[in-house]
Amino acid sequence: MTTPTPSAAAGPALHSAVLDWYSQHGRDLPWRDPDCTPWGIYLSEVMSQQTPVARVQPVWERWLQRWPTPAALAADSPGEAVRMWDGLGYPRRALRLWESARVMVEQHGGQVPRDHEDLLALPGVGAYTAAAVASFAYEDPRTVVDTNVRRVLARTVTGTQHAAPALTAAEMRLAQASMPADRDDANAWNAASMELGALICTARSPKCLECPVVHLCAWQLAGRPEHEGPARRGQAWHGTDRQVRGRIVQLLRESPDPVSRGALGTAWPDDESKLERCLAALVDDGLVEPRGGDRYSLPS
DNA sequence: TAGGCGTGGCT
DNA sequence: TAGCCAAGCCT
Repeated sequence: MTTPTPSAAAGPALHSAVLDWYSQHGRDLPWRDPDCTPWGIYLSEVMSQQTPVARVQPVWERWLQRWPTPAALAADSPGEAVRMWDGLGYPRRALRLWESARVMVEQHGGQVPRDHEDLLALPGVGAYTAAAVASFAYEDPRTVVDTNVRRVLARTVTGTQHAAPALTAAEMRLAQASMPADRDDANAWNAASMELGALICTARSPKCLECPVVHLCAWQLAGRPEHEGPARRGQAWHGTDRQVRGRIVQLLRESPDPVSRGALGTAWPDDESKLERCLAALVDDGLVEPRGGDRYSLPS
């Protein structure tokens, strides 16, 4: 089966403009420090999945201070990882981080693996994170495709306001075809195109007046056409299982000791069956551990 | 492959 | 104000 080549891709002019912009305007994030370890970079990538940088940074500092290596984290309890996760959201990421630290100790000599396939095999690591760690920690220029890159390419190359709701094969091919040939440029492009999407080419109100590539942006040249097709539906929140789960885990995070079933009931007083279902699901997920005596805690 | 999975800041 | 949105992953 043949894979069609994209009719257009980011070229040298786009590359150099974005790379120049990044060298001047890229944020001075601690995990971009040349002395940052692969473990520090790995932590930053997982924490940043669906969570803004501003909230990640203080938690990242605390994690790295307490657990400077994969072995240090693996030697602690998964519950402590969930507790230290604080309010970053999606606490299963903390659990998978702990599990992946154990895999690093048992299978990779206590190091973040270099090999792309080994990275992809870690729990909680998908296509984006594997490529990002390979590129940013080990200068292995994999194609990094996150929501920022997708939006930047959708606008500058494809000429549409938004990328598709979910990553498509065509987008992946476009991103691969858009990588600079030079290895160092490719790694810098991965960071720079993400950064442009995060700071300038934003989803809601893009700062086109400040954009370094506004003069060659396909969406701009087409007159900034409005998004066509069905409106993207946001996630429901109030009254969902996720809200209830969040409250239960928050109660357990804030308590140094196991919490009684009765006390957990305050997480959702109006619907006992919903609370019971969410608690059971959390236990099933490994985020909550029954301790006997009708008490519960984070996993030990 | 569409939907579940947290949290909080911004407009 | 009430959505919208944020460096995704997993099933």
